Formats: sequence, structure tokens, C-alpha cells
Amino acid sequence: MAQPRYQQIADDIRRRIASGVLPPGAPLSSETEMVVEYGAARETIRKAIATLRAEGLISTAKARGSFVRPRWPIRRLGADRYKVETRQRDEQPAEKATSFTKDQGIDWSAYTMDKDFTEVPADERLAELLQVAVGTPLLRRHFVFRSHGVPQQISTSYLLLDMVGGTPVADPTNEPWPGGNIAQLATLGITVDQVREQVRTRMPTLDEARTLGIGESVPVLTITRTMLAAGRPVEAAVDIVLPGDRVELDYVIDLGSP
Amino acid sequence: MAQPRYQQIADDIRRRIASGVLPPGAPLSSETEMVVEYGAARETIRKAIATLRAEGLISTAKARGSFVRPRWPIRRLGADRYKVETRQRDEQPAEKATSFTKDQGIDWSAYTMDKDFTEVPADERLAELLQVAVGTPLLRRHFVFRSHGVPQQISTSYLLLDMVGGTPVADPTNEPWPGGNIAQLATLGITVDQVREQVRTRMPTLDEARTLGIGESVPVLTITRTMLAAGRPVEAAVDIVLPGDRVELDYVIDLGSP
DNA sequence: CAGTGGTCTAGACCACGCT
DNA sequence: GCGTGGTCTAGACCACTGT
Repeated sequence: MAQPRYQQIADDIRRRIASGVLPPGAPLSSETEMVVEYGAARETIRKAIATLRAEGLISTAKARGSFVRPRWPIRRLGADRYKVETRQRDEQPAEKATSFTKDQGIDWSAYTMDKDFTEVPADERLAELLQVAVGTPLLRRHFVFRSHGVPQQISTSYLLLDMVGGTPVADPTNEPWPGGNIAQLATLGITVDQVREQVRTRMPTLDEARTLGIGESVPVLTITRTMLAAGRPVEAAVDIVLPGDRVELDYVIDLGSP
Repeated sequence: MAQPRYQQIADDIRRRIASGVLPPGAPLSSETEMVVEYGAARETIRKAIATLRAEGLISTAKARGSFVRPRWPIRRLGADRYKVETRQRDEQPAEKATSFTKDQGIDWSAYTMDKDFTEVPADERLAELLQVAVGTPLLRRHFVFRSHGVPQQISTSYLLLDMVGGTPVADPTNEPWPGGNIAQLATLGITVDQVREQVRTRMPTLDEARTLGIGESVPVLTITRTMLAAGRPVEAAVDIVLPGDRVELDYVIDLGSP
């Protein structure tokens, strides 16, 4: 036994998916059919299927069957997406909006959001990110971005209540706001000049998987984002959650000796 | 059956790991022991164990037993890791090396690598990244970086053979090279002034999971990196694979209006 | 109601590590 | 040689989906 039987079977199915014999969305043979096709016990077949599911190649549905997982087009979040936000404010009509939307050839009007604005005190982590005392009142804004009904991003953003309380920024009905956070802060006279992003990956929670419309075996990218104005943190987004099968983050690092 | 038996068993073991009853490195009961302890069939026990292994909580060793996996600290790959590489070349002793290593408080001497240097013609993707014709001869360098024996990174880097053929850079015995790629290219008179990173996430292949020592359901971060000198691509790394449970990527985006 | 994937059992043989 | 985890089999019952 050079290779376990279940891996040979998984390899065979993987090959047929890669070659297009089994296109996205196509049903696999049922387990009982595979028992005959491969001449193996059902549990052996199931182990092969489990391998492929863990890789995210297929999904299984109770009482319905196993299917090749559809592949989504990649959405690129460009390194310049924030720069465009600032430039657009001065030079371009608002409808053109940010590269966040431009990348997909759509504008903000195609976006729908779930919004949830609340006031919360800063916990330890937020206090450190925003460089304020624990307990400082914050405006917590929770968003689910959708484009043409397809969920694209979950994010939870925090702003200093001192800074935005009573302003249009704190009014949920103004969302979605063309130009995003940076444009919003600009209306308050705050010029964001630096954005820091800390990128990690993990498996989604059950809720996140449902909200983003991804399988439980599709990882997510998470970003902790801090916006700085004159070296001072003015906004923190602790858990921007992006579906890992549809997103690519694009960064450019300039090394010109300063 | 509110919850499957194997999940109850997995939960029980998970709880004992979380609470410290089973500390990192501790052996679990053997499967045959668990059959008695939990009063379940061995395959049911094995499914519980498989769940925990996939989560990266435990590791199993043939003929030795199952053990609680030690947890590794998060390694931060800073936004300035490339800048440090260039600065270090001029101002610091080579032993201090890059922030890639500095972040962990270790130096290059703690690194061991698997190296594999070959010559390959550019395929379509590489040709586009490096802006050369398809078929252009490239030097392909495959690395597995380890720090104190712990796998940290798999990468495959491509350089123009025209540029590096016959130089010390093309000699595997010179690896690991303090200061990394940028220092290497500097010795050839090439000054890298821009680095582009495209970040994605996906599930690891079985091979990658084994090489990186992560569970099969621990996602990986992948980076496609391009190094540019005077606007021209000089190096491309198509698939830098990082273990998602112990890496954070840190980027800073400057918005100073140019 | 027939067919599906999900769970579970009680066996079996194997390669491998330890002592 | 004994105990370990890895693989595999041939059954069984269940909850659920589709028609």
C-alpha cells in the first residue's frame, strides 16, 4: 500500500475537479455509487470525501448529495484604496467613490448594508489601539456590506464619541457614505494621513459563515485597522472579516530612503 | 442524540486542554483506553481525535500516542521588514539581520532551511509578474524556513537567470543569507525600491499542513510578492505560505498627498 | 417513500516505536 | 514482542430531502 486507498480516491476526484470533468456546482456520485465504482467500503469513501471537504473543494449536504464548490471571482482590495478615498473627495464626483467599489466596476448605490450603531466604553484592547483610557465612550458601528446582494465584508468600527457625537457621522441614516471613513472624518476637519492594517486568518464562526455565505471550511481574512491623523489614532476597526475565497489584499511597500 | 457522541468526546477533551488539566505536550489516553473510558467504539473515539487534530489542538504520532500540541506565539511580520533589510546593510552588523528575525528575538543562525535551486522557463503567470517573455530562463529557489526547528514559512522565489546566473546568489550554499533577498540583490548592484504583496488565504494542502506542522483545518496565508527596482520587477515569489495560526502581517499605508 | 449523507459498532490487519 | 495509531470492512440505524 504505497498510498492509502482513501487518498488515492481523493486524488482521483481532485483530478477530475481540476481538469473540469467535474465543473463547479456539479454533483459527485453518491457514496453508495462510489462504493461500487471504487470497490471500497463506504467509510473509506467517506474519508476521501472528508479530505476534499476540508480542502474546501467540495461541499456536502445531508440528504442531497456532494457538490463541487462554486468558485467566486476574486475581489482585489488595492493598496491605493485609501488614497483614492482622499483624492476623490476633492477631484472626482462622489458617485465614482472609492477603489473598494471601483475594483468591481460598481458604485456605492449597488451597496446595501446592515447597520448597527451603539455607544460602548473602550475595553482594554480598544483603549490601546486608540490610545485612550479604558472606559472612554466610543461610537461602535457594525456593518455588513453587500454588493448586489452578495455579502462582501463584516466590520466593526470604533470612533471617539467626543469627536463624532452629534455630527452627521454618528447618524446611521447617512450610510452608506460615499468615500467611506476617510471622507466622513474629513467633513469633521480630520485629515487621515496613515492607515495601519494588521492581517490575520482564521476559520469563520458559524455566524460569520452564514452572514458571508461561505462554507464552514472556507477561511476568512481578518483585518485590524487603525486610522491615524497627525500620528493620533482616530478610528479603529477591530475585526474586519472578509470571505477568504473571494478576496485578495494588495499592498505596496515603498523603500525609497526617507 | 442532541449532539453526536464523537463531538461530545471531542468537547470533553477540548475542555480538559483549555482548563490546563492536559497541559501542552501532555499525552492523551491511548485510543484503546478511551474506548473503555467513554464506552464507545474505537472509530468513534478516532473521529473525536481527528476533529481535535484538524483544529490543530493535538498531534498524533504513529506507535507513540497523541499529544497536546504546544501553542506558538504570534509572529508579527512588520510593515518595515523590508526597510530594515536595506538599512541594516549599511548601518548594522550582519548578525542583527532583518526584522523578520528580529521580531522573534533571534538571528539568522537560529534558522535552518531546506533549499532546492533549479532552473525553469517562465510560465504564463511568472512571465506577467516579471514582465518577461514566456519561456525566459529563471532561477527557481524553493525554501522551507525553520526557526529553532519550528517551520515558519514555505516559499518559492524566482529570479531572472540572466541577472543572477553564476553569481553567489545562485549558489545554494550561501543560504541563509543575512538580510534576505534585498541584501542579495544589492550585492549585484540592484537596489530594490518597491515591494508588492498580494495576500490571500486558503486551506493548506495535506503536504503544506505536514511541512508547517499545523492542523489540516488551520488556514494558511499566502503572499505573492514582487520586488521592483526602478519600476522593473526583479524577483517574484509566487506562493509564500505562512501558518495562519501564528502569523500576523502588519502594513502601514501612508496617505501623505504626493 | 426511496435515496441521501451523518453516525456508530465490532471486528480485522498493518507498520512502526519502544523496551 | 507488545502497544500504538493508521487503515479498512460490512454491517446498522437515523434524520432529512426530494418527489
